[in-house]
Amino acid sequence: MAENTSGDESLLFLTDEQVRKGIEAMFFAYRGFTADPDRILEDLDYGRAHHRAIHFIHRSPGTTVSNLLAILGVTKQSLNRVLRALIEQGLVRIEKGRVDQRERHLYLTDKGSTLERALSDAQRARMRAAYRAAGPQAVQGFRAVLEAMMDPEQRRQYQRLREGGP
Amino acid sequence: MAENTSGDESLLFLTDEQVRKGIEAMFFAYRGFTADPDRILEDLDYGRAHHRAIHFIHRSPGTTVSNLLAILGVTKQSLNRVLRALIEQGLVRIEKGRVDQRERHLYLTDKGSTLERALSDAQRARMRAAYRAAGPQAVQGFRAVLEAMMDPEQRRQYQRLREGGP
DNA sequence: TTGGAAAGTCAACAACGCTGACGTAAATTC
DNA sequence: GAATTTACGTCAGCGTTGTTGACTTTCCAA
Repeated sequence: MAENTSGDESLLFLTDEQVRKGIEAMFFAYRGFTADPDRILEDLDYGRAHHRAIHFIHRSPGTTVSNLLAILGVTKQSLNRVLRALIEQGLVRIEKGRVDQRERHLYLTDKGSTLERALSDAQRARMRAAYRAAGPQAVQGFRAVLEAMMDPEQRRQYQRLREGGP
Repeated sequence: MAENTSGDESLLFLTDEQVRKGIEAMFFAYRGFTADPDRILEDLDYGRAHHRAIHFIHRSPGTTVSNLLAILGVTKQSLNRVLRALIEQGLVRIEKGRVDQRERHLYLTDKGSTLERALSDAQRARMRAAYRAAGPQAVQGFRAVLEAMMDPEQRRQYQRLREGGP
């Protein structure tokens, strides 16, 4: 890890090669990031799409289908296929909107919550270990760069979720 | 790495919710990370798999098929489909090994290099902007956390690339 | 009451993963 | 020199997850 430099020049003189390493780090790290949940899901015949739906329903209980569509950035046909499987298998339940009855509000069932817990325990364990290995300052930098890397619309979604905590 | 102890509570007291935000940041940022190359590839009827192959062939000219398999972590059938398209369309050329003639060494053609340049210019521009927005210290933290998040095998691959060659 | 938003569905398709089986050429081992 | 292993290519088939397009049902709101 030793090819830099004394201090702040590292920003001004970031070579293409150095930036490229950041790109490769994203590529390899994302594989690690998804590896543990993937192993759990495999046994249950679910995939990442199911994981993402479960994650964000857990995160925002009662969210609507269209809200979930906006967060996940997929088509409703694609989401619907996933959601149907989760509902049929009793992980997610639906509640018709009381104010606007066209809307479907989504909730995890107990069974769904159990899976969510297993998935996020695994993923958080790795994230936590990485944080610990890298140190507290690194964590802030990590989040700052990721946030800056998002599209404005994605950042908006992200920050909406963030509200309610540091 | 800066493992400073004067702010360590932030590590010790990281709540599940705080770690979860890191997870969501990865999710949203990865979308941004791939968005620009995806737009370019779309017009050319290529996908991310082609991008990855092109990236690593550029990175390690003359690399073999089996080396590329190890880096990308896919099956040879999957890689072969991608590679065949790239060769047919004149972006990649193959050279039989001179020492070991079973090996196929892979190189970008001029046409391939042109596309590689376009793709990585786009991706680097975003990465560079994120770095600039987040600041030099953040960049180090970003890389440190990502590296710690990788599987050991992935980290090995990553570090082999960092050392300036195959 | 009618226009349009929200949700759901059917059909078809593409990218890109996977497994399994088989073939060929070259290197290595016995 | 024969047998085995390695590196690569290919055929066939399948699953997940994304896409468009077209259509219906339900329901709010003007």
